[in-house]
Order: sequence, then C-alpha cells, then structure tokens
Amino acid sequence: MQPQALNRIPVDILRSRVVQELRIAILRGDLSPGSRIKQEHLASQLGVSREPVRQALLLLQREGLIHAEPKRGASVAPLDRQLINDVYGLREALESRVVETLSRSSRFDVSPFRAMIARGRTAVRRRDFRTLVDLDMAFHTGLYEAAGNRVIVEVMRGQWSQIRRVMSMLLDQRAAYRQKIWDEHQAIVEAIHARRPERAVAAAGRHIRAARKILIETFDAAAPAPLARASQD
Amino acid sequence: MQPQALNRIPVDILRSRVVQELRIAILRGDLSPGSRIKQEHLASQLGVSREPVRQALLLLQREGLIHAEPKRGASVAPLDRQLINDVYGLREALESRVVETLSRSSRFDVSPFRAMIARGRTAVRRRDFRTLVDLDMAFHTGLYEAAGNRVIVEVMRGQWSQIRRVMSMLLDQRAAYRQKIWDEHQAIVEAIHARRPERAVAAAGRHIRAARKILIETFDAAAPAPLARASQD
DNA sequence: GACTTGGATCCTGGATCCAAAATACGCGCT
DNA sequence: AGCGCGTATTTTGGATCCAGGATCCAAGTC
Repeated sequence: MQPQALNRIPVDILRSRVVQELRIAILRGDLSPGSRIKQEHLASQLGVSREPVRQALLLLQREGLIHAEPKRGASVAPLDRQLINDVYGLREALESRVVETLSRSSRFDVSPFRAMIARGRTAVRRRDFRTLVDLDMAFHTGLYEAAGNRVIVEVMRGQWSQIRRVMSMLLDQRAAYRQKIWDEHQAIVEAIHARRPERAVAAAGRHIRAARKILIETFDAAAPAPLARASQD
Repeated sequence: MQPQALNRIPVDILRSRVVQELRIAILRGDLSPGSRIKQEHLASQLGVSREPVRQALLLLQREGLIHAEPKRGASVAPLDRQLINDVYGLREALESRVVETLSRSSRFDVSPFRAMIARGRTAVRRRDFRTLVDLDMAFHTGLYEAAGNRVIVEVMRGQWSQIRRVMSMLLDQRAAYRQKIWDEHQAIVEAIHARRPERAVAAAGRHIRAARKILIETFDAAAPAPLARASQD
C-alpha cells in the first residue's frame, strides 16, 4: 500500500449531475427568472426519476438560484436588486481582507494572475463574453484560494452563482466597463505584488464598487418589469 | 410584533424537522464527531422514513456538520482546527465591515444590545452555558441584521453552526474568557453608539481575534485524541 | 500466523408508489 | 354573463421497493 490515493473520482451520483445541468441552465438564462420548475418534467427531460431532481432542487434552493415554497413548487429565483447589492457588500468585505492578506504574504505568485489578465484582455477583444465571465470568476477565485482561507473560498463559490447571473446580463451592454475590468484587475495584482496593502485594498474596493454600481444601474435600467414578478411576499 | 405574518408559515415539512433535530444533536455534542449516521436508524429513531432523512443529511452536509462520501454513508464532521481558524478569518472580515457600517449609520438602536449584554452577564454569573452561547450568537447576529445585509446574515447563519460547536467546548473551561466576552461586546456596541468607526472596528477585531486565539488554544490542548473517534450506539 | 479471497449482509442512491395539498376546471346559481 | 362552489387533475412530499456498491466475516493460501 502506497499513499492512500488509489480510489478517486467518485463524484458520480445522479443528483450532482442534475444540479450541474440545472445550475448552468439558470446561469445562462436558458430558464428565465420566475419560470416554474415541475419536478416530473425536469426529471424526464434529464432522463432520471424525480428523486435526484428533488435533491438537486433542494441544493439549488440553498444556493439561492431556486425559489420554493412547501407544496407550491419551485421556480427560478428572480433577479433581486437588493440581493445583488448585498452580495457585493459581502464581496467587498471579503475581498478587501483577502488582498490585504496577500499583500503581506511573501508567497504570492503573480504569474498565473498576469496570465489570466492577458487571456482576459484577449477575450474582451474577441467579445467572447462566456469566456470573459469564466475568467473573471477564475481571477477572483484565484485570489481567494491564494489567501488560503477555505471557508472564504467556499462561501464565495456560492455567491458567484448570483454574480454570474447578473454579470452575463451586464456584459452584453457595457462596453466601456468591459474594457476597464482587466485594468482594475491588473492594478489589484500589481499592488499585491508590490506589497502595498493599502493600495491593494483600495484597488479592490474600487473594482468591486464600480462593478456594483454598473450592475445596479444596468439592473434598474433594464429590469424593472420583466424580472421580479414574484418579489412581493 | 407581527408585521407580515398573515399568510405564510407553512414550515412543516418533515425534512426540516429532521434537519433541526440533527443539527441540535450535533451542536450539543450528543452525536460525537466522527460517529457514523445510518439513515435507517436515524429515520426510525425520529419516526419518519428514510426520505426526509436523506434530504436532511444533504443539507447538513452543505452546512459542514456532516461529512459524507458517495455510497459510503455519512458521519458527523470532525472538528477541524483549520476550519475554525478560517471561519474566524471570515468573521473578522465581515464583522469589521458590519460594525463600521453601523458606526456610520444614524439608525442604530443600542437598547436591544445593551439588554442582551445585561442578560449575558447574568448568564455568565449563573454559569448557564447554553444560554450564554445562545446570547452570544444572538448578539452578533443582531449586529449583522442591524447592518441590513441579508447575504451576510445568511452566510453567517451557516457559519455559526461551526462556531457553536467549538464554543460549547470552550466555555466549559475558560472562565477568564467567559468574563471578558461581554466587556468586549459592550466596547463594540458603545463605539458604534458613539459613532466611532475606527474604534468599533478595532474593538470587533480584538474580540474576534481573542476568541479565535482561545478557541485554537483550547482546541490544541484538548482535542488531539478524542475528536475523530468513530463511535457506535 | 498473517494475508488474501469468496460470499453473506448491510447500506446507500435511485425508482416507484401513495396520500394529501394545491390548482384548474366546469357546473350551477344569481 | 359573471361569480362562487365543488370536483377533477396536477403536483408535491413522504413511504416503500429494488439494484448495486461497500463492509464484514470466515475459510483458504502461502
């Protein structure tokens, strides 16, 4: 017996496949906010029974992508202005702390981040929004992971579901903002690299507040009617 | 007061009852870390079928109280030194932000907090540890709620499960610390009340770092052996 | 005597079944 | 024709059933 790394990859489980599929569908907007989700229908559509579907719905409900009431069924959670705002409040608090920590650490490796920035700029030029969102999330997640706090990584993983939903909405429209993203990312990374905590925190704060501002504006401009039908309870 | 309690409140659902029971059992230590949880056994013990149990396990797994591997079953998650540490890292980041926000707000109402502090001191005198933990959590949760960020409230609700687990372990032993808690709480609240953001942030930071320090120390002292035992009943 | 191996047994994940709540529908009434 | 009420249908939450993987035990092998 060597190290005990013989049996890996048991991440089968139908349930997680359903979660994955559903999450993607919601994040992409294939399922529009507010639309009803019937278990039977979804099950047959994915070729499974209702059992894994129910569990998947449970999980996605906790993730905030699904809204459900007992006996009343589930629906895709509406985009929620307040929620977005609050998510960004959380993000600012955590990310400030993360970049501050990194700025004081001696083990921060800039290179992967510089690489991501380069790829990000390319994606912007190509107007490849899907990749752009992926890279943006990868960039920030990379920071969390570099800071080494697993709880923060985990918490933010959940929140990015929300962020991605509105992000895709936003990127279509805000060309000016798309340009700025990677400059801001670069500012953050270089400040960390230069070991300047205050500067890094400031850069991160600016980045996040700018994103929030744009997001909320875009939301208010584009959303009022079609998004939040069920927002009153 | 009951602002909008006219129609909802159908929080029956067997599953949530099971979650509740299980969570309490784990937090109280009635189920020791590492012990296996058999669905059938738990189900009959609670007088339900395996179905709600499975869903409850799923939820508690995401909450970090249960550890499970596919086809291998579930067990009570072991107390994890690193995890505790990380939770406190998260807490410090968020709570700093929260108290800072509150210090700048004009709508902060001290009175409920002062009341909690008084009750807390009483609980300390009476060595009523259960109530003490409840009040501690209520105090901090109260701050999150006062700040009005629902996402932070929600995220921290999850984290308090972890905090409570070790907290009960800690309070038994650290008499000196028990005394200090409510002084520190008072310092935080009064700083907020006095509209002194820096002071409030500093007080909150000190409070959380002190708690973390004690917790980790206690953990290292008392924990090595008895934590990950697999016990059957 | 320690290690492997075959098989009985247990347990989990998924499928199917059932009762009750909720919604949709149609009928009768004013 | 509009409205309300009672019933049919849909859909959910929970219970039960089943197949496959994991665990345990004991006998066989070196």
